[in-house]
Amino acid sequence: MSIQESGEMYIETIYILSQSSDKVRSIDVCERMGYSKPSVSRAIGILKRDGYITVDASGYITLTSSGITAAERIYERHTILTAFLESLGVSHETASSDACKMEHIISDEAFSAIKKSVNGKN
Amino acid sequence: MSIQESGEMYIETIYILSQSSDKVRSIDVCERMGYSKPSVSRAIGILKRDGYITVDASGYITLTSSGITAAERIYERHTILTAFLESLGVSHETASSDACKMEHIISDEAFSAIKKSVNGKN
DNA sequence: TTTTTAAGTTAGTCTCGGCTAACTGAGTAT
DNA sequence: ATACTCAGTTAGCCGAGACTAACTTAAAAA
Repeated sequence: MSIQESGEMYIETIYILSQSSDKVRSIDVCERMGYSKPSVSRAIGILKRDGYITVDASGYITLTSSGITAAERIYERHTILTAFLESLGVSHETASSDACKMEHIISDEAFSAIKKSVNGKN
Repeated sequence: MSIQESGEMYIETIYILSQSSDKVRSIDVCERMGYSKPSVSRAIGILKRDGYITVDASGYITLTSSGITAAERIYERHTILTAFLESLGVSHETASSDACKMEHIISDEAFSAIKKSVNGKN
């Protein structure tokens, strides 16, 4: 099964948590996302099954190379879309929360057009 | 219950169909959206229960004033977002299909910023 | 008039992605 | 040594929003 929208959120969260602490556990994902332990436990199981993460005996989560690829893709979308909305005068709070929803649904074509526009290339 | 994302799509579809033919039935919504009759039947029941549409004895669907308000809001979002993406060089096809997803999730703040930008006000 | 077709409904299934309750098992503290 | 706490899992529920199969009913066609 291909990655779902909620899976992208979990991967992005793991990616962000990995940047500030090298030990990421399910419970950290729970706290960051505000979801219950069983919800996160199931999501982690799916990401593991689908090869996006590995989980060691101590419960520490690591992104695989395909997990990193997916995370970087979605994280870039998040940052570019946030910057883009802010450039139109949207507050940082709103820009970030809207970007969080848009990042999963926007096409590659539209995203690269927006990215070009943010980078002042048009 | 407040209107859901799928409810917005149904209302928008009824609104668009109403513009080209004054008699809109469930079956027209089925064909336009590519959904089965039972799916549309249930959605229509919910929109009726929630006061967005009325359905007469012959099965013809009419938007109520709150239905029209909701439809105009989402339809404006659709057209502005499509125009906006096209202005960045995105093809009409992609712009329209991305707009169709974005229209339901974007905040009022971000939408009005985009609208201003499309109208050349910044 | 009888049959067929078209539109809509009812009943029940499925997936996704949340949830609670309750259990396990390991590490810490008393 | 016993008890507690913390992390994670299992089992099962729920709502949203699709689906198919099968029924009803009214209009059109034969």
